[in-house]
Amino acid sequence: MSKKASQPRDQYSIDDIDKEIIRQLRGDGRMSYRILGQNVGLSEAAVRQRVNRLRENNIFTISVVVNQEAFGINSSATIGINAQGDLRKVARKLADIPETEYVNITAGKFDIIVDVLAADNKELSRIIIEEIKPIKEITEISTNIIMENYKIAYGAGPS
Amino acid sequence: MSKKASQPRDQYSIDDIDKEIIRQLRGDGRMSYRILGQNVGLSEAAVRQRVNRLRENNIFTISVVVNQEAFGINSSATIGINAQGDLRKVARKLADIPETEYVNITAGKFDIIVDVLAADNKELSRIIIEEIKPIKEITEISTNIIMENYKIAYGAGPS
DNA sequence: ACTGAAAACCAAGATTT
DNA sequence: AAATCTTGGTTTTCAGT
Repeated sequence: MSKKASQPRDQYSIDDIDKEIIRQLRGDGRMSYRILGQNVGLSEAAVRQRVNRLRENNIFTISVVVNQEAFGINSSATIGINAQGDLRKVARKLADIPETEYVNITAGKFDIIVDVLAADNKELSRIIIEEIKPIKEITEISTNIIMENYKIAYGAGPS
Repeated sequence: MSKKASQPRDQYSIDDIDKEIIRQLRGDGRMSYRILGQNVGLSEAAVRQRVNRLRENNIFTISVVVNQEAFGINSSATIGINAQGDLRKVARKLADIPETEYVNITAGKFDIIVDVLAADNKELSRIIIEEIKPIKEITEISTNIIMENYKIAYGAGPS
């Protein structure tokens, strides 16, 4: 028993077949392993093994992606924020607001950028006025209402 | 036999069970109908029907969500853009760049906001300099490098 | 709820690097 | 030798009645 090098946990190598699997599963995350196998040119068992490996190693998850309009979300915004004090604390507060979708600490014109999803303009307005503005560390808010979406890729990577 | 309103195509009503289904499927989009039924308190057949209905009516899709870091994405940015001329044309050009993730036409300080995912700063820089800046309608670019992500909900709605 | 059909799972064995 | 793929048989899930 040779001493095994601990398997490369932090840099998992993804080959072309894995990429093709991801591409397939993007269209239908519940596609059967048999069909998936056909589509990528492997046996059913082989793709299952790969998918399991990829999921276990956290390369991807299979999840629901909600169609916001159908869900009654008709008013969204990307909001740039500047703040003083502990940015992480502010980011956490923003993340705790249920209607925030995407919260990042950034370097650039803004300290934090937040995406907010709301049912309508009234609700969006409420969230900004009642939830965001009162966070006292915030010094500046720049709201950009989303008018038309041209692309959304959900982390599927360059396609 | 009351005259059934033809099914509300544009305002599909989603009840609490549907929401619970979405919550469950968020964690594991391939969860079996049996387990899903148990978890939401419905028979296997009933949840299957619901899931099918929801998918057919485009309330949600089940898809792969890639863990960007594991995928070698270590440099991302949210970029605010101002432009003259046809914004839609510009948005389309931006959407055509493989590394853009999220492209919206907005009203506010910026005309268009784009999220870009790149392997590293060098690639990010290349995309901005070689792909985005050359779009001639663009008059201003404000790049915000994403330093830390605090929340990402993938359209799963208020949670 | 029942049932035939499909899909998922498992354990070795074969193959490739 | 290790990792990945295939095959064949079994169990579970699916979808329609």
